[in-house]
Formats: sequence, structure tokens, C-alpha cells
Amino acid sequence: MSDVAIRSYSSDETPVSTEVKKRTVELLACPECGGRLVADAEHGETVCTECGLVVAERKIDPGPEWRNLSDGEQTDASRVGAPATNLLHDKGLSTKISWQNVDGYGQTLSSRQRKRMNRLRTWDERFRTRNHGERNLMQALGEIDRMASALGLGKEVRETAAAIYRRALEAKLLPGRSIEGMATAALYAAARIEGSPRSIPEVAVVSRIDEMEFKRTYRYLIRELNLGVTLATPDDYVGRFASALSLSEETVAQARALLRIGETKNLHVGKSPTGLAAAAVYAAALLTNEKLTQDEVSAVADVSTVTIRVRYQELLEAAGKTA
DNA sequence: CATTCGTGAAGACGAAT
DNA sequence: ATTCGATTTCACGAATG
Repeated sequence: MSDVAIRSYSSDETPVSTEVKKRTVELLACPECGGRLVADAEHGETVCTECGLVVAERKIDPGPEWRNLSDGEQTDASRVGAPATNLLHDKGLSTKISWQNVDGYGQTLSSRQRKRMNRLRTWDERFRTRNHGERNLMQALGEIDRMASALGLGKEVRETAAAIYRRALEAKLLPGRSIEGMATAALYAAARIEGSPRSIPEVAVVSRIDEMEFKRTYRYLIRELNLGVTLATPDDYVGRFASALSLSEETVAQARALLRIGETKNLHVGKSPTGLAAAAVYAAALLTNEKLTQDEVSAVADVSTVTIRVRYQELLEAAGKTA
């Protein structure tokens, strides 16, 4: 008990091997200090939140060019089409033949032209979804989207998940593994990278694969792709739990303060981040006199009341406060 | 009555062997 | 593949309000 537990927590965490590895822009931890990297769309940079190190500058803003054009060039200088996105299997860049039987001016087509167009459509479809990789992607992206919705994850996370999946595909990680599994793993990793982690059980219930395979695939994915996924901190969960329980800002701040104190005393080592976050939220609610039962917290955090009990008492003790 | 608290057994997990 | 240690969870009953 005296020496610090080395075991890194993992039903939720899966610590990445300590040797942080090289390159791989947007998805890695900062090579200097290990901090989290965030994309700065405005400057097209990827920056470390800890030390400010600019890791990559080659990111391209996919948004439209909203230049104001002077009268004369308004029509021909604009770029046309939706921004490139990772969410469509061809990044939304390919041309698609419309299903409507009208020409460019909105006139309906003659029957001869209709036949011709139908034939073209058939081939268009065949070419666009030609190889395995493409079809694979289509299915995977559909799954990612579905699960992300179910988990209330935003576009940022989906984009990241899609990017990870693409890399997995390119690295030939898919053969022998289910698309479902890899899609689930990619989404889970993306959620953590983007700072809105979902716990493994949470993700597992919306996935079509079982938890065991999910974890296996996730570990594999992390290892093979050298994704430097930073451990989820309890802090990341506090916000979500608190809003699910509609708690006051004051309580949230209190919870975070408790976590900080606990951290200085190494109370968090080897403990489940969700458990700690849940306990902090509960303890904070006590301190601010908001009514909140262990059962309620337990429900939204997916942590047993027992764990909350034990943790929150430790937290309060560490903070030298009593309820 | 609802909520909280404490306990011991049981399960799951990573690490070590 | 098995064992080991730490942790979380479950089930229960007691205490508290």
C-alpha cells in the first residue's frame, strides 16, 4: 500500500505503452510534453494545449472560400460544391449523377435520353463503389455515424473517427477483423482524443459487437497506429455528468477542485476515472447543498454506489473537508 | 420510507511468471 | 496458461434522516 500502484487503470483506460512514439500529426500527444493536441482551424495549425508547440501546419481549412468578390468576378471566381469531409467515403469530392430525369435547365428528358442516363447511372454507381476499400468505408462510416448519434457525439468526433478509420484501412488493419469492431474502436478513440470520452460499456451497448472484441480491436488499433491517446482524466467526465444531472456551475467548479486536490495526493492512481468523476460530482453536490443521491449519480455515470461512497470519502478527506 | 453506510464474497483485469 | 494483487461490483442489513 505504501508504494504507488504502478498498474495503470484499464477497463476504461487501456494505457498506451509508455514509450510515446513518433510522428502522426493530428492524433498524437505532444512530442515535447505529452499534452493534448488540438487543431486550430483558423490558423491551420495543430497546437499543443500544454506547451504551445506547433506540431503541424499543413492542415487545410475545408470550409468554403467566403471571399467577397468584386462585381465582375462574382460568377466565375467562386469554388463550387460542399467542403471536403471525411464523413463521405469519397470525401464528398466525386461527381454524382442525379437521379432526377431533368437536364441542366430543369427540362424533363426524352425517353431515349432517360434510358441513356439510367445506363450511365448504373456505371457511375459501379465505379464509385468499385473496390473493397470503398465499400468497406461506406459501411464503416455509416456505422460510425449511427453510433455517434446514439452517444450524442458531435461532428468533430465523427470526423476524427473517420480519419482514424481511413488510416486503419490504409495500414491494412482490417483483413481478418470486423468492420463493426474497427468502426467502434475508431469512434471510441476519437471520442477520447476530442476530449469527450465515453466509457467502454457505453460504447459497447450501441455497437453491434460484444465488449470483449471491442476492447481487443481497440488495443490493436492503438498499437498499430501509434495513436498517442492520452488517458481520460476524471475531469473530462465531470462536465458531462454534471449536465446530465443539471447541476450548478458552482458544483462543477467544486468537483473539479476536489479532483485537483485528490490528484496531488495521488488518490487517482489506478482508480477508475469514471468512478472518481462520479464521486467528485457527488461530493461537490454535498458541499454546495444540492440535493443529489448516490443512486442518481450512479445511474448517469455507470458506476456503482459503493464505488462512489468509497471514492467521495477519500476525496473529502484529502481536501480536509467534511460533509 | 428513502437514503446512506459498511462488509465480505465474487468477478474482471493487467502484470508477472 | 496460470497465478496474483488491486479494484469494482453485488447483495445484504443496519443506521440515519
